[in-house]
Amino acid sequence: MNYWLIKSEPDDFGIDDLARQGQEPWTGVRNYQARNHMRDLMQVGDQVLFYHSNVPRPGIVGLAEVLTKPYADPTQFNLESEYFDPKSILENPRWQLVDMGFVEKFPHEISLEELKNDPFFADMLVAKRGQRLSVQPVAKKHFTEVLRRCRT
DNA sequence: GCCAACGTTGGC
DNA sequence: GCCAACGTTGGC
Repeated sequence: MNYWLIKSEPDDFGIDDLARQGQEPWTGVRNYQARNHMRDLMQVGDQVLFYHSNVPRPGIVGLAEVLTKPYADPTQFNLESEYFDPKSILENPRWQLVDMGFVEKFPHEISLEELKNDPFFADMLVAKRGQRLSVQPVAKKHFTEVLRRCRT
């Protein structure tokens, strides 16, 4: 079992949208490192912290899980999509994704500010300065502590 | 809206 | 393969 964190702008797709959909193909990731995490390392059942970015108070707001194995992101071939990638070819798709499933919306969010101010989270990627990776691994100890705080 | 940090592109 | 220029992310 691996643990992850995914960032999303709630204006675009937030935890409430995931709750409503139940399941969502995680389209639009166009960073190789983030893609590699989904394509090479994610397993069905992995637990995923859901993070809201680009809001007044960014932070972790809920829990998702990996529902599928990786497959080609269909938006890369869709001319109408903002994620269309003219350099990707059908026979060898450049971008892969997994489906995320809704697990829960936390009763208490944990803000980026709180993570940054707590030495326990000092080496958590999302709390590090300049860290923009939208799909990132989370250590089990950090995952467990986030859950404990968000659920109480 | 500013801009620091980081990733990607492409000329050489 | 270096690195300058450019584009994007995302906190503030």
